[in-house]
Amino acid sequence: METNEFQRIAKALADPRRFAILERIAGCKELACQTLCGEMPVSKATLSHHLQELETAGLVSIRMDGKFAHLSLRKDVWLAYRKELAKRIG
Amino acid sequence: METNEFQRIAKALADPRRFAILERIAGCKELACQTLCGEMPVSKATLSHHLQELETAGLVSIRMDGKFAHLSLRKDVWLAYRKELAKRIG
DNA sequence: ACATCAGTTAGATGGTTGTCGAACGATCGA
DNA sequence: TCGATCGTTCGACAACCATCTAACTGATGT
Repeated sequence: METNEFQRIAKALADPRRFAILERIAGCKELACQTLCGEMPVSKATLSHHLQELETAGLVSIRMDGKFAHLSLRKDVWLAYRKELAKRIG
Repeated sequence: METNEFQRIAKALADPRRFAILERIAGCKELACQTLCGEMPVSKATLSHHLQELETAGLVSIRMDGKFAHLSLRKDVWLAYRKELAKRIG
């Protein structure tokens, strides 16, 4: 895994709210963005921002269905990250 | 693992320099602070700050020998963190 | 006792970022 | 076509943070 991607993921995981979002997404196969909007106490703008961070980091993929967004965890990237942690630290 | 500790660790890992420091420490049983000082392109103050962050997060333990500090990875905490990642996300 | 060295603390600063409201673009139903 | 809804983008702001220099504390050797 490239150091750049690795660092972007580490940063993405560092914010509590963002991690909560990721955790929520990881909890099911695919999650409707609206559902998140209803559960997280943040504005649409902030949520959108966090989702883009997660997508840029490669952790989440966003599928657009008409005007609805559906989020899902990219498990391959996630596992690669965990593997890299083990490789670099122990 | 408590959420508080978990988040502190995540934050500690998010900064590239701090992660590099942790990586260096993890590379040997115990590392002299002076060695780090000689290898990392940061001031003593900054290094001290990062080490305190890592210690507060529980990732690193600092042993004082006279006026010399020796750093070591707390492997139990590290493994607990990796385990928690797997538990929370997958 | 004194100079020196290792690490900490204080204070300042510039950059990053999480957050919001508001304006916008796109899509859908009526 | 028109209004409503979903998500993005913009501009702004406050809080946080990595970093530095300088001053400090404590230990060591002479």
